Amino acid sequence: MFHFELQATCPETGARAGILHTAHGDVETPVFMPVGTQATVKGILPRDLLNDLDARIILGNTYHLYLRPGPGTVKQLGGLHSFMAWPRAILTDSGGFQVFSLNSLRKITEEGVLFHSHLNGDPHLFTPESTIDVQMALGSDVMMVLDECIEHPCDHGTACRSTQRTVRWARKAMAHFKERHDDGNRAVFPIVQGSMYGDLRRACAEQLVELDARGYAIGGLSVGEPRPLSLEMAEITTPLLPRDKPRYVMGVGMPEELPEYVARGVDMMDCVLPSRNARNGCLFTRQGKVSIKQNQYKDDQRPVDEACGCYTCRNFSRAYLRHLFQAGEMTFSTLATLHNLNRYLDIMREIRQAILIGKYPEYLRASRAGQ
RNA sequence: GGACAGGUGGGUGAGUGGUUAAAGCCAACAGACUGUAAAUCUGUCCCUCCUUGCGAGGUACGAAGGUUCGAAUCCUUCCCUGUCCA
Repeated sequence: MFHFELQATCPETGARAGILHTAHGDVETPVFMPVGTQATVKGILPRDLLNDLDARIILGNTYHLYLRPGPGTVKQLGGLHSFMAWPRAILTDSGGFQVFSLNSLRKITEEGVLFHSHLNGDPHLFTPESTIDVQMALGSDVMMVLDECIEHPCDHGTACRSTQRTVRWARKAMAHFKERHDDGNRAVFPIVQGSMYGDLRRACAEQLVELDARGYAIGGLSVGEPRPLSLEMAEITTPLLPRDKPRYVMGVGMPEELPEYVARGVDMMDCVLPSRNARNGCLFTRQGKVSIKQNQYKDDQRPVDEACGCYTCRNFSRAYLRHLFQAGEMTFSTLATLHNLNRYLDIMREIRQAILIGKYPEYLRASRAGQ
């Protein structure tokens, strides 16, 4: 049975520690979920994700996998877990974010999103119901409702209409799921939208809570707004969400932002930053960002992060990593991604530990002081 | 020795009389990246100066001369490289 077990709550901040029980294993929260859009976390093997990083849950994307290879193919091959050899939990995004990022290729109607494939221009329609069907075919453990990720800035009226549609879509998706698919082993998360308007966020959250979902997401953040505003939106939303359900902020954040979201009652996060920035030569360390391509690392014998225990830091110098980057070697991407994801997961493990032993306020203060 | 072809900024390689300090690509250097249309994208990339501007000078297309108002582009000589023939 899919359920969330709340283990500890920080009395001072809103931070919580818990366990998300899924059909594909337990996920200790707060958790960071590596993004594996096309049934692979770019640059890294599932084996390393499993053994080296001990990731418990990763993301897949409905939009991408629907277009290629297609849900039928994935289902025929035993579902996403079997297809990509990932035995642990998988959360699938609905394609709502692509509605936002592929805005030149789509048209939104009440029925759903009419869009053209970025691969070959073929027209497709995503509806709240169809995206659930696709995610079921993929075999997802945590499915996301189809939502509209609103661009920023957005006027109140437009944001309001869009958010109301997202709520209607969430109702349809949930109803469809309960009617056709729900066996208690997986979850569908509605997504709170509302742009940067507190009243819209609140109204949206309140309406979505009525759906009695197994978890809730906060979407539409980190779309170009100032950082403090993102946190503010999370902060006004989480108290309205059920205490006993996991809360997932979609698409965040920088390493130093993770503790901030947790302090506001967030249990789950995902972001492409650790993997994408890794490929682009940006490595996250306890001392901040290291742009490994810089000339200053040319002869640097030190590991990327002296305090890091990852395979990359245990075995390779900055000079070597820089060399691989400059040479365009794909091994660089692998080593860099391994390190960055390890950094993110380490942060989350530290956070969780701090909450469990009742020291989260201290952890948060130290984290802020380190910036 | 002879016949062709050719020598352009770190590398390639456009450019055959005038918005050319010289396209594009690569390298180098710096920056960006937040539910991944990303192994991507942006900027800088001869020197000096400043009031940092589609600014002002100075150098520059193998070398030296020449033609011309004006030459990387045309002419002469020289040097060098490649291919072929002796």
